[in-house]
Amino acid sequence: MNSSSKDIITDLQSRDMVVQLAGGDELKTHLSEASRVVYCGFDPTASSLHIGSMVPLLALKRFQMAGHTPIALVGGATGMIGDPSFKDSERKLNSIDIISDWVEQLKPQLGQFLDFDCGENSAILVNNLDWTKDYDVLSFLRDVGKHFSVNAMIQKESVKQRIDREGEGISFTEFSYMILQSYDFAELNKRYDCTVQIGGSDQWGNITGGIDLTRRMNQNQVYGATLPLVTKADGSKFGKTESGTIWLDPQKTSPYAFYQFWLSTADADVYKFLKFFTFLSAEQIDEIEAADEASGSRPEAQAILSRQVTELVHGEQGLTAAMRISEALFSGDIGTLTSEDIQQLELDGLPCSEIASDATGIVEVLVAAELAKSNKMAREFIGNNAVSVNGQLVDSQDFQLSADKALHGQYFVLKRGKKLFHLGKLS
RNA sequence: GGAGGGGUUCCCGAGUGGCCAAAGGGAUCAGACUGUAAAUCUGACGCGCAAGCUUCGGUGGUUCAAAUCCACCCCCCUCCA
Repeated sequence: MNSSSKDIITDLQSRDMVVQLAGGDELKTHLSEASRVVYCGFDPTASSLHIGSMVPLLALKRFQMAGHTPIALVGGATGMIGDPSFKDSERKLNSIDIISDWVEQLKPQLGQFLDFDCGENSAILVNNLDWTKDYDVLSFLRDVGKHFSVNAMIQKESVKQRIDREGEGISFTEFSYMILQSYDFAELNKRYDCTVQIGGSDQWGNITGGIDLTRRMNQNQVYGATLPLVTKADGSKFGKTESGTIWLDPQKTSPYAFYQFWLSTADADVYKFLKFFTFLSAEQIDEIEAADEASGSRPEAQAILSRQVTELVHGEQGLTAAMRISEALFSGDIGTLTSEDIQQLELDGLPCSEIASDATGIVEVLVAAELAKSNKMAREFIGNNAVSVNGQLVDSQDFQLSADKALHGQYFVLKRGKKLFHLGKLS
């Protein structure tokens, strides 16, 4: 590997993935000269990472591919405090049991994208609880706290709204978060000679805090870079759908739902997402964009994006299953599916439930399948011609899912709206 | 500890005795149009087929009638000490 390929920053910049650099050209030189150690932290705020975390996580992978050593840090300690950066209100603390459970669930997810067995630059997984849990308060305040100026801390943009804004405040606990994260950087610098921290652009304040602290405690110059927070052109929140957050855990978001999420990306966002979420080169992505523009018809980019990302997260099998379901539901004739096809769909992760033989009215089935949240809604959907069963539009609220209408005597493919499906099985 | 300002349906935010299931905006959902896109338009948006029922931090009370008045309690914010 030649030295210039280690200058990952230029590569990231070509993908529009660098928001701020602490150190600027010096950082580029630093990375070009040798294999460095780079870290990014992930706090346990849920039992799984969601797709928003993929940008920094994949960035770590990009650093590794460029020859650097990535450290994925799971925030067993910081997760107990809660990062106030750009949050508009104080959050509830989660119990220690829950957090430690989440930490354990996050570890394999963080590991899945990185290579832990590739010789010199094998990835490292750490938990910041390891170096904080036995640190006593007085020592911490004397050794670490003394390096921080409250005057400077309250100037940080990330907490400004919490300090200035009428109606909201910030607890000392959350305010201290920055100190903990800064200490992580100093500690990793000491333990692993880690010299670069990356994170979302909301982490700028915490990263620069760590740079300052490392210089003061270890007399070492370290660097940082922030990545964009993913936004959508229409201003709505990225990573959420009607059914909630898109998680990486297949138990929480099926590969099929995951695939569908990417497939429905807006044109205005899709090329940007290809840059953020795939390993296709910037040139390849530009080519796709040019080809789509030239074709004048439906773009190919969404299909490429959804395949790339689904395979990355759920593997080849997950992708195949997701595509199989999508094919059956959106382009096939549902009525012609074989019994084996349907069983496969169930295995592939199509939402599925049993229909009791004494509860086959369409309204109650829709509610039971969670395709409608109340009887009233179910009736409204039927009235809007938004419901179909086995490909047939339901035009009456009295429709019965009786055995004689079932596919192969027991299956009903329920559809509500344009893209919400559920498999009902007569019991 | 003192003074003041708040807690309304998913979110923001009106409402200060009946006309309030509660304005307006956002989000969300459905339909039309499309490309399983965006934009736009239409409709829905506490529960119930309906009669009606349950909501406005909590608990009691006043009243024919309360989100609106009273008492106590809980929580948040600002300033003072």
